[in-house]
Amino acid sequence: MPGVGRACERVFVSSEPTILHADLDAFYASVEQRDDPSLRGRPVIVGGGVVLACSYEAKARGVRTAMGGRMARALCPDAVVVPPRMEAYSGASRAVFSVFSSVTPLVEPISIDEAFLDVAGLRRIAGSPPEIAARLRRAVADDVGLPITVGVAGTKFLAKVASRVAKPDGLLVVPVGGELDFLHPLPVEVLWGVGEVTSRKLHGHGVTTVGDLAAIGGPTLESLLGRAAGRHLDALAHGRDPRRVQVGRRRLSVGAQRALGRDPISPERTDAVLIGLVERVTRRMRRAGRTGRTVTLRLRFADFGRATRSHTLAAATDETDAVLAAVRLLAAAAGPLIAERGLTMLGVAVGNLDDAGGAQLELPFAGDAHPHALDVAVDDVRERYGLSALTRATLLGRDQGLEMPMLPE
DNA sequence: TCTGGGGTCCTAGGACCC
DNA sequence: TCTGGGGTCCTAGGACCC
Repeated sequence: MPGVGRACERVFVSSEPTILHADLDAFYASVEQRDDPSLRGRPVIVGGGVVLACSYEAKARGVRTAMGGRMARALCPDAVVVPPRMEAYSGASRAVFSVFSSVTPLVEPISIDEAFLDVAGLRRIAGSPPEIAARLRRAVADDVGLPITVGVAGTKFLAKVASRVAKPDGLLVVPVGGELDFLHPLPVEVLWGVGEVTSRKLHGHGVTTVGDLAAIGGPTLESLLGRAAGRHLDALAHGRDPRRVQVGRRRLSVGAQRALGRDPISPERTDAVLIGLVERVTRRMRRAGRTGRTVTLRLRFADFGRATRSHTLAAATDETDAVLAAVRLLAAAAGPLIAERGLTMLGVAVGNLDDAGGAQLELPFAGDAHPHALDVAVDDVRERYGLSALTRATLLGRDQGLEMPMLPE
């Protein structure tokens, strides 16, 4: 019965996990160990005042990202502390993303060291998703010299959890049908959207594992956490996550901030810092070809409280003077607040971003893709830009680069 | 141990318009 | 006369993520 085999094969193929979450291990610290062999095998901390990243040798001693430098050194006195080299990290990131793009055009960057890849439809030319994932890990190790962990699953969220569980330098596949067995024993903190506050609330209601959370039900969760968060977590806990891998997502805001220390700060110095921040932000906007309308001033105070003040301009701009004028108005209005609470951080962000210089369509990739992957990408672009008439040919005729979110300069 | 810089998304009230 | 509902935009704050 030849038909039976074919049918079975089709079912298997359509239900295999095809989303990869690729996540570099201890990224900044791994770049440092790659570039300086004397650091290999030793605890490495990147950053001085706070820990920006640390090697697994340092993690084993209890050092964590965002920890104060003093505590980190207390936990791990023999750690090598190195200043961050952002240029080296962006270079390494670009090299890794170029490996990603050689695997599939359907790459969604999440941050400087992390991305989702959709490998559906690549079986005939590239093998099964686990094979692709294994090859991807080897390529990143061989070509860029960095360890990377890959999670493979049927949804983005599960792929992400899989990579987290498999770290460091691992590969984990969550088989279709085995999602809940994998997910339910894990602590609720693996869910995207459960941070400190939500975690405390959930623990207060006896919820410590994803399975516990799945059992209490959507309505209870919504009353506890609000509508959006409740629904979101209920869906994730049941393995439901319909989000597709999105190519060419654009940034929604551009910002810069600067810590000021705890000493009182003069109005002149405040203004000088604001000028510097606005220049940095608008320069990055011009380089990215973006303009924006909503200017936000972010403040942090000596008591660790925060405040924001924002103003929306009549027209989008990328000009330093226009943004600076708005920022100065906001800062003047916030003057009493600043005088009262003591300023320790200043930030400027521009949101409501538009494309500068007219409607330039951002297409996801050059036209050398596998046909099936291309169709998926065409659908994606159609949906996102509302272009029902867009065809593969249109897409193939265009050539442009992917704008990577959150890459430092 | 009190700490960096870059982001995203959600909520909620008020203004304003139809 | 003072009473409806719905939608969008703006502003501010909070939680969360890497």
